[in-house]
Amino acid sequence: MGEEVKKTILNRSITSKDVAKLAGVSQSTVSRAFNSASGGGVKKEIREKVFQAAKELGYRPNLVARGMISGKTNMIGLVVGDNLGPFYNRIVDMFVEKVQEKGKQCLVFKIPRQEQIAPIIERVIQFRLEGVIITASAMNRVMAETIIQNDIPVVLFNRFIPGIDINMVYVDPVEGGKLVAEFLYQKGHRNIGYIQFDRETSEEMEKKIGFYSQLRQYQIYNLKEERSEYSYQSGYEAGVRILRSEDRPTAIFCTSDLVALGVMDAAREKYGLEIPKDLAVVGYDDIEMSSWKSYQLTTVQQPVELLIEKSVEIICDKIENPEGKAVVDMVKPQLVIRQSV
Amino acid sequence: MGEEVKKTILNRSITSKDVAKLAGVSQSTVSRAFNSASGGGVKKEIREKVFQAAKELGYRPNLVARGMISGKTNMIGLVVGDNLGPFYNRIVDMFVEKVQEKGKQCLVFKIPRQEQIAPIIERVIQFRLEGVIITASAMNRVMAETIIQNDIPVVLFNRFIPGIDINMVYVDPVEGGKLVAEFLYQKGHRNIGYIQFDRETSEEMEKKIGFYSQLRQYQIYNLKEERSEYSYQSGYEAGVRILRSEDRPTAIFCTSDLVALGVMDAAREKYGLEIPKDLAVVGYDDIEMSSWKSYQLTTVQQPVELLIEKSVEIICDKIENPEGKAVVDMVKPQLVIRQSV
DNA sequence: CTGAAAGCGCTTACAG
DNA sequence: CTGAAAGCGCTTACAG
Repeated sequence: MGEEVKKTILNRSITSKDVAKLAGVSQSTVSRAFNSASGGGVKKEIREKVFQAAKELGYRPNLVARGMISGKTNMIGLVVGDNLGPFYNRIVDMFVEKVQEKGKQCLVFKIPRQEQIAPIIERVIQFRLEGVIITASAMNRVMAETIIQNDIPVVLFNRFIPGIDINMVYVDPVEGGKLVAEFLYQKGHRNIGYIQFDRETSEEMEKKIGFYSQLRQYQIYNLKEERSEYSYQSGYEAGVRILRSEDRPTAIFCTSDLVALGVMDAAREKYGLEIPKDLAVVGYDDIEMSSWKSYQLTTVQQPVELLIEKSVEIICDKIENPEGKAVVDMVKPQLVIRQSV
Repeated sequence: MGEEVKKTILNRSITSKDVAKLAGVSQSTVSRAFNSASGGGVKKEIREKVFQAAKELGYRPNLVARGMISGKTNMIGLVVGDNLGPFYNRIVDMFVEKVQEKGKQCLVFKIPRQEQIAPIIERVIQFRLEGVIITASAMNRVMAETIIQNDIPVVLFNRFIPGIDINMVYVDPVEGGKLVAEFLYQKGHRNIGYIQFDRETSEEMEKKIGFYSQLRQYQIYNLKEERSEYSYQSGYEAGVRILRSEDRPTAIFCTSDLVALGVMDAAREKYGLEIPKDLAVVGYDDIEMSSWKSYQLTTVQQPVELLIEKSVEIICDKIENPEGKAVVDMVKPQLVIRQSV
């Protein structure tokens, strides 16, 4: 049975109409049977018949059509920036998983360079996503505002922007900086180096504010500064530069682990320093490599998984219930003490 | 002007109808104006008028509706497995970028465990993707076949399966294994260890075939074997085990860099061995960390970017032109010689 | 509980 | 070159 029906519709995909015909019910009923929400509205007996027919034909509801009519596309946009490195790469994977657990999928957008952002903003909106998560590395105020203007809920991931009505979930960088400053001071360090990113993001600024303000409390002012890109290699080079000086610092705080690992290797290879005996190093992010035996880097951990869960929770809430004020959720970072200090 | 129109449609998104009304043309014309393909069909003068009206209203074509009618959803599915590690995480990012360059976006699916694959297969099909790329870590024959049955082009990324009519792009693991065997033999090693994955994937088997067959040519048979999961920590432990024996191998081939790095650290820390003087180590994948100064790992490089470009190229071709035989593209791996041998 | 019908926002023959 | 109309595959009031 049904074999003839199957044949006649060979080269198109099976629709609810086909199922209706085979099951001997109306197309509306097929639709209802497949909607868990109103699915209760169909008599059990008939529902079974519909499912049987659907199975026979290999029918699957067309999510695009459903999205079209109901506005529920089941898709969340995830916008990432370039040069993610080990920290951000993990994030994409985790977001995909958490979003999928909510019965939705991630449509991923990448901003290779900030200049090319305009056409990508257009695309984000055109896909009629239910919500959009913008990660710090891709953050752009115009993008966030344009998306919101189109009535799409937005969550900024790991970026705080003051005076703007957008959902934000982030780890307090000021606190992170303070944590490191306090720790290094307590360990007796007075001659301290600081290696920050080339690009001055707000997160970067805030780490600095926290770090410097805390040290100021102890009358420590003159830090040796270096800049680095977000890479091991660039960290290595910055390490070589900062350690070249006569009055070499006894401790260095790097605003990312990747850079800190480069600095550690530079210290050991270029200057024969032992860590932590001759030099203490502290990083930021707690990437996987930091726990490796060769490094054992003391660092500031950002509770990434928690942050992602919160972001997904918030975006799903806002999809269900778009009204109400923006949520701003700040999480405290934590110091992970290993052997590098 | 147009301000009244804008107001009256406040709480819904702007459609081509709204633009048509403001521009004083038919909805068909608006549609045509926005279709680069048939866009030439609209007189320039009128097209300008349409664009002007669209701009004023903030109109953007609804890609979901377009996908519904034309079947072109502009979305490619990317299916990944669990426990990706540094090698696979990079891949997601690169795929997103390359696919985006083709004017499409990646909808990412994750298979956390193979047992839960069925509902995910359903979802992949329901989204009416234009094509699907299945990465090796998520590979499942039923999935590939089900998707193809639904007339969706599929490319298997870095996995070869014999006797099946599916597009495949992969790096020859047999060749990779041979490369390493030959290299170690030429460097004078006769007592060799081999650390493979716990899970026996086909890729894993083929590496082994290549490695062992090449060594057999030199009458080397009795290799010390260990197994490890895909992680640094697990590699470290496997390293501890394999080096414990009296007749310690002088060289170890690990089928992934992450494991090799763990082995190197185990050798140095647990047994005070110097690399490469006391022990040679070779890895597989050429992840970023392998080039770090602490490791300088000799390894087999898979031309990932090339592989991804080819995959995207093939899937786009097959979307345009679904007929024809499946493409099977095998790429040769390359040995990257650093300091660990 | 079920069916006939309208409609989501587009594309695309079909006329003119 | 342009418009009126059909239709993509669904959901969802509206009757019954």
